[in-house]
Amino acid sequence: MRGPWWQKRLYDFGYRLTSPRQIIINILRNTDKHLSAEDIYIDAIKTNPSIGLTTVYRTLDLFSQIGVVQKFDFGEGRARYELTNNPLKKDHHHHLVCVNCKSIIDYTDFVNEELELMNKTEKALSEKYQFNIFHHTINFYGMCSKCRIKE
Amino acid sequence: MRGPWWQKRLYDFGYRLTSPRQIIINILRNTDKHLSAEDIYIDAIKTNPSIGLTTVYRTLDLFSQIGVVQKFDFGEGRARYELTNNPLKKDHHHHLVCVNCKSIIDYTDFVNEELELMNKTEKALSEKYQFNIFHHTINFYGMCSKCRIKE
DNA sequence: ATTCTTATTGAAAATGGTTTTCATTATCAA
DNA sequence: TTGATAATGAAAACCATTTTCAATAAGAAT
Repeated sequence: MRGPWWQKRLYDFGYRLTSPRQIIINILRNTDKHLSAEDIYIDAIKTNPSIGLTTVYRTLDLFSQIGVVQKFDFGEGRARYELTNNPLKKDHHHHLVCVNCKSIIDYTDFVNEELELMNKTEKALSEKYQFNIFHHTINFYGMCSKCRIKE
Repeated sequence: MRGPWWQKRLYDFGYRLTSPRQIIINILRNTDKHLSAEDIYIDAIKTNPSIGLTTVYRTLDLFSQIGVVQKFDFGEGRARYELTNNPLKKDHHHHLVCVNCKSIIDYTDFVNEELELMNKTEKALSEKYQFNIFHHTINFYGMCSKCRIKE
């Protein structure tokens, strides 16, 4: 079996490799932003105008189920997606969200300490609550410099 | 000026104290759950059947703007709300979310260590990115024991 | 290569949480 | 008590996401 890791992942779960799926992966591989389904759709139709928004939603949903992308909700009323193992992105990172303009900054400050604590916490929680933990998110909410000046 | 802290908060921001706002606060004060707007609406009309769902949304939005409630998005397609300083709740806590049944557990394990790290991180981030940070969230996502058995 | 099974797709319609509109009502300062 | 205006409720609008369904395409079997 050859091809990139996400392709293996698809086949392992019994899914097929299709053109829309390739295109969506490529879009996510080539950005360091947090794209919404619509962002991805608008980009995708540049490559293949026949792709439907429905397919974008379905693909992102599938990808997040098999761990190829991670879905985020920063409270804007729309989901945003990041490719797992994106070569353009910091490896383990978290988010700083402006509650005003919704801009998002990835940060990695104190990640080592953070990971140590999270691993410990994760272990404690999974035993205490019999939870099988997959991942965690940390978000800081505040106001960015631009928005502070304007107000 | 007398009355509870959230009432002061309302007046400080120039808002009025109304019956729907009282009722919604009382609902939030008397639960340790994470209620959705609809949950609150259903409870509110027991006290006053004329309250509209619109008002519930508006009130929750107002309250989260002035810091009386905190709005959460656990990725279910609906927001959930917690009263700030809820006497029935653990003070500083975070969430453990079942990706399957969406049940939510509040946890406080290692909060002291966590707060220490978060304060340090917050300080670093606000300087580095000129962000004015208001609060942070930590979510663990996984599968609860019930859901693991069923699958 | 060709056929066959069935996963996948795209378009349109439906869904469902949340917002907006607007005329009416209620709060509270004067 | 009154006046200014903040707040409300009902209905309609909004908008991200899902569902439906008939057509298409991927890849296994032949």
